[in-house]
Amino acid sequence: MGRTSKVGRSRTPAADRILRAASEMFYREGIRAVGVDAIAAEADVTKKTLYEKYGSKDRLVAAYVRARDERWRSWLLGVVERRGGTARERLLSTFDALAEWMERENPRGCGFVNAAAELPHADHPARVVVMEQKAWMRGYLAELAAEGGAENPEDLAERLVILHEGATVAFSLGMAEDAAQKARQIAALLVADLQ
Amino acid sequence: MGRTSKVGRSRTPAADRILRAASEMFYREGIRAVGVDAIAAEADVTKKTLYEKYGSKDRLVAAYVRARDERWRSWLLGVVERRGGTARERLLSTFDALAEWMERENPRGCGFVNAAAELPHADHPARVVVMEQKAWMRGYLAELAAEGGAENPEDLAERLVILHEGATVAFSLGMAEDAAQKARQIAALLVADLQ
DNA sequence: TAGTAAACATACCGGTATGTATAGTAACAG
DNA sequence: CTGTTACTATACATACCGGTATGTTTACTA
Repeated sequence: MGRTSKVGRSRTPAADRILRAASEMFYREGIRAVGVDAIAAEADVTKKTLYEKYGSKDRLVAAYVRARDERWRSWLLGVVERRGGTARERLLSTFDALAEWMERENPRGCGFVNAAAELPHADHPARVVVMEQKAWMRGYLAELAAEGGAENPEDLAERLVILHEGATVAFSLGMAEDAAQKARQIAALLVADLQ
Repeated sequence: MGRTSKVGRSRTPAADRILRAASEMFYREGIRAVGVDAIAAEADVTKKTLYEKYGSKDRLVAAYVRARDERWRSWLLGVVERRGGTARERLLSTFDALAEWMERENPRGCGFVNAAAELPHADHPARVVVMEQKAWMRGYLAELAAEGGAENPEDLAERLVILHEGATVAFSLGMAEDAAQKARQIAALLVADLQ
């Protein structure tokens, strides 16, 4: 009977519109820049409904980060799976997934990094999700690295994470042309040992 | 007789305290999370004085970014100059400068990236400064790359920028141990051609 | 057809945001 | 001793913030 007792049930249409509107606005304008009134208006919903569905702005922000994470993961895994190949090739495919993702969904940089910038406190529910997301990404790359027979999979994963994050920032602040492509080429140097 | 007519004169003690307090608070808590009242209180100054010195919060934010940029540049150039060596060695020294900077002044990641996350609008005075800062960094690395005889200095600079930004994000979100050190090692691979 | 869930409309709360106004004080330079 | 600079103190204007209250409508379904 907790306040999250609806977990598992499908979201109502209104709850869906709220999350969609919030996600778009939080990412584009920044979290603190967007008020709940504006979200409710954009979702064509009353504030009452918003608070019945999400409880508080902080929890809505957490839901936004979680939803974005789900979209990114399924996109990433989809691309990597579709391309297939050896573990080495799949490690490099993550940069192809990143390249397309950035063009289509990431003009303002990494939504998780941006959220962390606005939410410094470690116990904020959304920041917890961000940290989990970043840990997952590192773990995923480490798995692929291990599968590819890397001498030190964790170490390789950390280096690839640096390239992922760097490409994202460089892209969004206009510091590099084809940032993901360049990051991929550098990654290829690191991964070459695995062959 | 514009509103910035005092440029060139030395800052008053109060103006100095305001900028110092604002810098610390903006970086630690986020820009939108910090109100002008709190800054004035922390600087032991009245709001009136704050507005006489900086005109608006937006201009104070721009001053914060500018001051941070100045500190970073002088730290970076100082380290690179002190270490000396060939252009190749100086390119790698930028990662040593980054490593120490992060330990001492950057626990919350890149202040410029964080500011850009909170200020999406291209014409915000502080965002303009951020973009200049990032362009300068890229240009500085390109200069060193050219001096080192790189085949394509701009291209090399962009790859090094990716490593700088990636190391910063990975460090601040706990994704990599010794991120700057790892980035430096990768950079060494890229720079090896210059020898 | 009665009951229930999901949503509606509207108005309000205390608090805080940026920015301004009025009036006064301390130090110093001509 | 007069004027200027740099500040203090306090109060105000206006708008928006997250969050809540009361009551109504719509649509499905048992």
